[in-house]
Amino acid sequence: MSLKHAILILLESEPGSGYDLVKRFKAGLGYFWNAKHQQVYLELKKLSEAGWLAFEEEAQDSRPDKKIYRLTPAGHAELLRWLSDPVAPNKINDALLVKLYGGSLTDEANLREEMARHVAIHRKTLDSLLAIERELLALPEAERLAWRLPYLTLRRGILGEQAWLAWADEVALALRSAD
Amino acid sequence: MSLKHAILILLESEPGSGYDLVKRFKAGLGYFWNAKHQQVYLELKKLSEAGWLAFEEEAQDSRPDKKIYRLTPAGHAELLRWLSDPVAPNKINDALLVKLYGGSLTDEANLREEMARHVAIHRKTLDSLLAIERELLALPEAERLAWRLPYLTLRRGILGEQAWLAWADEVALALRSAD
DNA sequence: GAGATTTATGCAACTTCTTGCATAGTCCGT
DNA sequence: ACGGACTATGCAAGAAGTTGCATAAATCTC
Repeated sequence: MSLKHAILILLESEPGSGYDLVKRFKAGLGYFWNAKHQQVYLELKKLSEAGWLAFEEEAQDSRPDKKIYRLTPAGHAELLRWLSDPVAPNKINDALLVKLYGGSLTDEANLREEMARHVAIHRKTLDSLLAIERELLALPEAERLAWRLPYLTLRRGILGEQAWLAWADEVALALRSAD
Repeated sequence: MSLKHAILILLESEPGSGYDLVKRFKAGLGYFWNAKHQQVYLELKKLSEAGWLAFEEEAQDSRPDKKIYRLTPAGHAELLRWLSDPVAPNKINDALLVKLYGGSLTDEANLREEMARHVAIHRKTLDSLLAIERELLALPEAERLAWRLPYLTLRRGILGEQAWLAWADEVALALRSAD
């Protein structure tokens, strides 16, 4: 799995607390790696126990205390090892397609509503990805270079969402014509 | 989750054994719902205990005995209930993108190799999806109508893989130019 | 004839992820 | 002044999925 390694990557570029990480997931990596806060905290604990992370408690007045995590040398080594290892191809488990596959047991209005709900979500996702792209493209050359690789992952999101929406158009057509 | 419901859908259209189901997953649903045989057998057991499936043991000579599972009325009702329920949007957890996101810690040759490996897999998947599409389109009208909805899920696979490969071209370009 | 693949089912241990709950102060709007 | 969102962390129970192992005959391949 790679929640472990996603966390290592985020903390390598900048140390932070569990709470921070959850926010950073939402802002960037979150598009292609989802994690609830409970799981992040649990992984941080495990990664510390494994010796890949170290933390200092930072007392704050007027806010709860935090634990600031950072990579240990062992954690850094593990991250490099993981990066050089082949990644298993992605596993797809898509309930919407299961539903569509067996959709002849239900009425088409139901399927159309379901599709409409998902289209709305995907459109919103695409919009926010495009907004991030505009921001990145507006950065000065030097900074943009630093975001080269994350930018490629953003492109994956954009192309993926556009393909999804193009597919949804095909589905809409097919479901309409069969009334 | 919907392994449960994927199984119900497959058995609704035709009763069968766990072994059958695994094969049917590989042939059709498998593109968008993956399951190992162990998990399928476990789910069959649970679904029987829940009263949604019933089975008869079928003795075979020259082959191990099988259990043929079929839906009970309760199973059928549950399937209809599930179909009328909204499906949660899909969760994406893609390790390749995590790796690319943090790829600046490793050398680009490594990333290019990784991408090449995945490109080969995706191309192969696309080819086999296109082959299935050709078969479906060659069917007589009446039969083709029965496969209308599964055909839409096939289209999802095709459009998705094409978009993936288009993205891979962008990545190849970006990784080459930065040597 | 030896070795691999197919048919057929399953347990056990483990990892990963989800859901529900708990605590507790601060800041912001109305 | 009250409700709601934000900051910050975590436990516990359970569902879902993976990995490794086990059995055993039949048939296909070289």
